[in-house]
Amino acid sequence: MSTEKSGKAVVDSQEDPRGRILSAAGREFAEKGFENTTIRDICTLASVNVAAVNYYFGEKHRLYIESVRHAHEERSRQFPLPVWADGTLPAEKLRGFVGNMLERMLGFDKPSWQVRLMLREVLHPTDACRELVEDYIRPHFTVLCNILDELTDGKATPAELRRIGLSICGQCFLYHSAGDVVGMLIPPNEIKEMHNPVELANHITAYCLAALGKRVPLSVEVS
Amino acid sequence: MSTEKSGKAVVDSQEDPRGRILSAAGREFAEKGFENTTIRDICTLASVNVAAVNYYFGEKHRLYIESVRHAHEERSRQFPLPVWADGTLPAEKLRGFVGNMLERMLGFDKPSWQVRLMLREVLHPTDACRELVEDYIRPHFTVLCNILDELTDGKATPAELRRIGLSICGQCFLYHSAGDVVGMLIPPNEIKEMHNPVELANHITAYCLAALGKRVPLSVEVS
DNA sequence: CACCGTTTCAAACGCTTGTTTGAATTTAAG
DNA sequence: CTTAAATTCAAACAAGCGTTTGAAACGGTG
Repeated sequence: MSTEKSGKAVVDSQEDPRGRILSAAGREFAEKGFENTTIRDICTLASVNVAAVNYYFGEKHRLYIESVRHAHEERSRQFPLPVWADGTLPAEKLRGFVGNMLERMLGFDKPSWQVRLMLREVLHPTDACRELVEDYIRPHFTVLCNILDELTDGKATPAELRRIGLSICGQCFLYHSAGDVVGMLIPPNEIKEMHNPVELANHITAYCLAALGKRVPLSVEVS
Repeated sequence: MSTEKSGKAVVDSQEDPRGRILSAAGREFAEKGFENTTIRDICTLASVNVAAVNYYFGEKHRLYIESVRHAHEERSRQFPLPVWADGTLPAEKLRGFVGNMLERMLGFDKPSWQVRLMLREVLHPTDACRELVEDYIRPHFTVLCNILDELTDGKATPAELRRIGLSICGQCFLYHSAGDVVGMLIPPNEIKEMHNPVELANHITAYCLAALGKRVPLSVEVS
């Protein structure tokens, strides 16, 4: 039995109060957004007094900014940019990249709070967004564009590569951010069979390869 | 000069107070979301007393549900499902459909408050979502799937058609919901040239046609 | 121990929120 | 006009919020 008093769950203890607040805040903001998260909730989760957040961070808004930064820093540290063995085919890299992105965005169970917080920031940008884009999103997006460059044998312009890259991101994005609506539009058994990172990655990759002429067209399915 | 008292703008008068509240609420909810919109703001915009919203709708949550319904009903009435002349090629229908969707989602200037409210509901579903999906989204999505069915000469299964349909929606969706981040990732001049409904519809349509083998691959651009 | 800067805490403050109230005003029918 | 229902209004209410306060508890140093 640990040291918490009430029935409420508590964030990983054995840590600095500042770190506990940052972690608790990240989880709460990821779950409920900035406005719907109360400092009292965060402090309960972190097992600290309400005044602690003002002591360490000054104000709620600053805490939010810091927790977004904390989220993508932690994420970058734990999961560095993907690399591949020298001989890997571009198509294989693409499938790997997309599968990876979908795993992060959908999770085999549920996305990590770090990813959910970052995606919330993408949907509703605040002051924390610019840094998130430069330090986390752009590097990943650049990797994707480089794969596409290889795939098209350097025949496409950077602008075209970016456009195709966005098309790929858009598809992943939909399944994350509009997942509930997708679940209403698609029959349940189809969801169960197809709606997992692996199957979706196969589809999105195939769609892209076919569009680039690196695979037979989609309407002629290969099994 | 009209009848408003303060400097605040007012929703189209010459209407039922109930209608004025519904319209004002829709605009405010679309702009700021449920939690960040205050009943007082709505009532100021509608030129009614704060008590009126409770008199007509009981509670804020009910007003929200009603205003989402109001939004998609109005939208369906003003812009019925698209239809095409008999001989129209499927590829032409697809371009028309995608262009139409992008115009609604991005707007030549800015999307209407009705669309913004609906897309907010897609991102963060509430009780109003199910009806929105069944009455508005599903009919449109079905039209898209039918076009794709024509395009593939009936060779694709319904599940495949839906998957491709979602891929198309996902791309449009990204430009709407993550527009700010896209704007940070892409060079400004590229945004200016390409980031409008017409150009994006061309790209998304071409991407799809190429993937289905109904057009030369994307990496071999046709000008 | 005595001292002092740092950290924690319960309590309260001031403000905004959704909602209610009870009286005033308008509307429509007899 | 009279009357009663429907509608509008200014004011208040209770609850929740972020933030502040001032004292208590802690921790290292001499």
